[in-house]
Amino acid sequence: MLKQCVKKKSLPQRGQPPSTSTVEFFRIPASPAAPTAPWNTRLRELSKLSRFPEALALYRQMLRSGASPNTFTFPFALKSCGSLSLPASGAQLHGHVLKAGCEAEPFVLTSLISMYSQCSLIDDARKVFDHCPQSRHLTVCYNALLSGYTSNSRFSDALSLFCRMREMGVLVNAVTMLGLIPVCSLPVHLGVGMCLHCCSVKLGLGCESSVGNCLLTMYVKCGSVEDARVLFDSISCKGLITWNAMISGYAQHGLASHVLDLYREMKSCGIRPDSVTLVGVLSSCSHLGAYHIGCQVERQIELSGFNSNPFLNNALINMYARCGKLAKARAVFDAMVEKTVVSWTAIIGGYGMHGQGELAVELFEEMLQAGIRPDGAAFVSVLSACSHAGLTDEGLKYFYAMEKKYLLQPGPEHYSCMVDLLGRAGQLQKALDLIHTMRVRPDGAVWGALLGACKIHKNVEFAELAFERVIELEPANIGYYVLLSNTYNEANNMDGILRVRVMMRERKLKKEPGCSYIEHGGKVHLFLAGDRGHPQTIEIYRMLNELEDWLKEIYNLDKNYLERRDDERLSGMGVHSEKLAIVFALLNTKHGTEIVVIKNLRVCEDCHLFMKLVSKAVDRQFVIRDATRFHHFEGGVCSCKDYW
DNA sequence: CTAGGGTTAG
Repeated sequence: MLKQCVKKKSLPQRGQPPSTSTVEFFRIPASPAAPTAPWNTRLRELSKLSRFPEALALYRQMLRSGASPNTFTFPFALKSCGSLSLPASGAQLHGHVLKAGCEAEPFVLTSLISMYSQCSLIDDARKVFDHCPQSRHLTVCYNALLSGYTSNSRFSDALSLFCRMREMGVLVNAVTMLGLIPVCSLPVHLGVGMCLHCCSVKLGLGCESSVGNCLLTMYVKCGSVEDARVLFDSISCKGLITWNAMISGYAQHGLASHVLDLYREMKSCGIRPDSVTLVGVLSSCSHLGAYHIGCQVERQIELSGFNSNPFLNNALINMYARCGKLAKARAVFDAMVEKTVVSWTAIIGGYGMHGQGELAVELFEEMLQAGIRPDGAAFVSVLSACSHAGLTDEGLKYFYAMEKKYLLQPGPEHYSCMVDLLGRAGQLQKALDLIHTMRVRPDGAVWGALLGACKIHKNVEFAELAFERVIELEPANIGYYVLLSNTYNEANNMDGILRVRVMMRERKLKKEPGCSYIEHGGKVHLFLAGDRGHPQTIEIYRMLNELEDWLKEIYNLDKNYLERRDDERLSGMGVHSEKLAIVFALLNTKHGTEIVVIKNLRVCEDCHLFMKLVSKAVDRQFVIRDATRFHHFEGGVCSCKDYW
């Protein structure tokens, strides 16, 4: 019944005018004198507001009304087709352009070129360009085609067009460079990117702030953060976007403490951060576990009225989750009006990393119910949640559904989750079989996951096999040598341990230094083992010695602890970073406040003992958090529900 | 034609 109604309404009889009242209402008398200008004005407005579907509807209405589109109509209609990626409508519009005879108008010409580029029909864009002799002399046409090549990742075409442009003596402006520079956003293209940098300077465009910002981002995307920083320092008039580009650049490369330093510097220069700045800062807080700075940022978000920005809310969910505040993460998530797949991924990942696999799975199902299509990242978060919580069957179910139901090709990151899942469940052979069925080449993480499982289950045979593979792919990754060595240790295989040591020495690999840090006064204070760089170094070491002497007396510290302590000092390794951070906190925080120390690697037993005794002796609460694994050690006991 | 942004294991 419903079907019939719909059919009757939407399909008017052939040859008869549509009978809906809206069309009649807007109808303009069909005569050659029907004015075009009012339509154009409205069309331009809608296009400027990015209301493209409405703009196209208006264009159709305009045609029906009998008004004829002109030079000032087509650009906005074409832009709408391009933005919505509607190649068929775009081609139809092209027909209208030809009929109206305004293909040679520069504004129309560039709009046609960019429409085809946005619809991924870059060759059609080129045809338009070649077909019109006008375009050979117009900077805007080259610019349109250049940015078309860039957005369709046609590296060499973009460059040869640029060369041709220069040969023809066409004026190169800032927009040309902005269209061209982003083709060099892969490390392999860094050399060309540097040439473009020189080129910009030679052409007198080096002082254009937009070009500078664009180059800065190019260096970041090429993985050359140092070069980006050099450029950043050389820019004399840094605008908000310049600061944001550098801050996001550091954030994307995980240089979280650099982000926080730069953020402070930016504020002290009197630049007001906007939502883009805060996204970068929040993501760095997540990486560091810098909860208090994260909270400050949230207040700033409220003050600035950015509460409903989805990028910021997603970053907030992640920050709270990684700082162990799941309830807060959930509150932000629940308050979001428009939850994207990224929001769901963040909250699912949050529950997953804290061992709450059942909740993560429930949320994933809720997401599906809400009609959100999961992407590759969403599957990574649910699969890893399953593996941490021991939900082997659920994990397998999702892995198969991913390919069969959602038609997503699993990448190496999904396989490494699955190997982890099977491996933790003790099914090492199945995990190995799965690796052999992979259609993509397994990466280090896949073999690494198998190696990790071998350590849990003390399986030397499989561990040696996995190690051999993983080391081909990542020969300098110390973590894998340590894992193999630990596996031998669990199996009481001393020969194995020695072999790993020899291997590490031959390859000149040293265990990476641990570091610990503490948030204090809106700053992150970082300590390496034996660090002497902190301004309070002298006080810290003096107090540490006093403390240890005192602990020795009142608690009878065991001999081994003291021997190891002297060892660490004499061998040049230096005092463990946890101790430095703990003493720093004692010196600088009020009695009664909890001290949160964050560690990048596992906390050693002696430091645990030290913390426990200090906690008792001076009556202070400590939490040591492992920032890489989200283990929560409270009072020396691992409170994490995960069964790592 | 036009510079900066969120989620993902080990």
